Amino acid sequence: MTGLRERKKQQTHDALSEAAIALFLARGFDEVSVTDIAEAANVSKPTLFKYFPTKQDLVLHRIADHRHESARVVAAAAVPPVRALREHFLAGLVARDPITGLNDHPQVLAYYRLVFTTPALATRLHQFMDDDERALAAALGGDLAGELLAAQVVSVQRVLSRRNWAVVDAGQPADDRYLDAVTEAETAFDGLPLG
Amino acid sequence: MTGLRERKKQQTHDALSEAAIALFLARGFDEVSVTDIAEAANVSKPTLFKYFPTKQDLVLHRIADHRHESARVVAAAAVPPVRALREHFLAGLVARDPITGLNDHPQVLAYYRLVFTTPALATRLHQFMDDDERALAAALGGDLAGELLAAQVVSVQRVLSRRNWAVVDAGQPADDRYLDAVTEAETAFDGLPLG
DNA sequence: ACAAAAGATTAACTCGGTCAATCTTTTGCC
DNA sequence: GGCAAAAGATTGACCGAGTTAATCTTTTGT
Repeated sequence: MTGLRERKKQQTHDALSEAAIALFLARGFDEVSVTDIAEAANVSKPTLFKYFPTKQDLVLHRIADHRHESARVVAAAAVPPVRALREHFLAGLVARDPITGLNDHPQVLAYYRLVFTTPALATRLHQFMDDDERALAAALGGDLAGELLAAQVVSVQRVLSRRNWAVVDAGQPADDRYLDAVTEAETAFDGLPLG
Repeated sequence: MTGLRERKKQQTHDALSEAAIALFLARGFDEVSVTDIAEAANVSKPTLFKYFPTKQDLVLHRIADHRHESARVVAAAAVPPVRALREHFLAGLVARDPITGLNDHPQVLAYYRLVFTTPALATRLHQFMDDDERALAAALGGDLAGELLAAQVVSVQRVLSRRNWAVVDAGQPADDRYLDAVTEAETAFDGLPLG
């Protein structure tokens, strides 16, 4: 029950992820091979792929952990979906949740810079957002309106967080950006139907 | 000037694309190697990759040829952007343009079934739509409103054409689907700002 | 006809990802 | 507490996509 095995598994998982991100940040995603990472974490290559299905997931598993968050928010909400999602995003801004882009910790910025400027990572990130969209569409009912709304919500989240990240990464403190971020988020969500 | 060389190039290009699609349709995208395709077209593997940068592009170059179409429509239009895009999509429905999903030719259906049910192809298709979105955002002005509108237009196009394809692929003739397709398109575009 | 350039070919290579077989560890049972 | 069996981890060998450099063929302008 305690899981000595689980602890070792967790250790290996973390060792791989940390070694990978450190190497990627230092030398760039494409300049580091999975063999390098496996060596750095003292495991073999097949073992690495048992922990992370793709090289990209060594970086993105942190974000992937938030999978289907929008769908869950809608399912758990007592208010209309768009309103719940809007409030959830605004709460993320207040909390400086990295997923909103409004976080200026150097490590977080470097992490997102890696993700956004590496095509392979940006592509896989988009796949995750697609999953999110599908789950959200299902939570909103599988009809045309639900599909459209899901697609547009995900688009809004993506555009807003990318903009916030760009501004903060350019040097503006998150606290300075906050008010504009709120205004932009409200504008964007107001443009959605059933707002 | 006549370009005997160009003709041969075109020939090789078409031979590769047609061999690839025929093999993919017969055996599935993942069950055919690029070596198989190169052999079928009587060229070497590096030559294949000089014509098509990736295996996926052997299939998707047809769609990729329509790149930045939305941006071009907006740039060339004399009416407001959303209106121009709406009319362009409706004209596509009338013309049974495969990109709208409203085309029931067996070859077209099989082609899109291949694209939509093969993860690697769907992913690369999404990359193309991302390019489209960026170009459209630029054509609409690089500001927040432009970025949001571009993202939502691309989402609408994607959702509409996927729905049309799904219905037609399930067996409904394109002509029977037409009226619903128009209604859904109008509904979707009406939900966009500045409609 | 010929020189120069453009393109194709070959072989060898890198890298991401998978598989089958082997070995280690945990756990359920006596 | 020890032990068999199953679950899981490890390894080396392997496959396919895509690249590179050197060589060879073909087209084209003169």
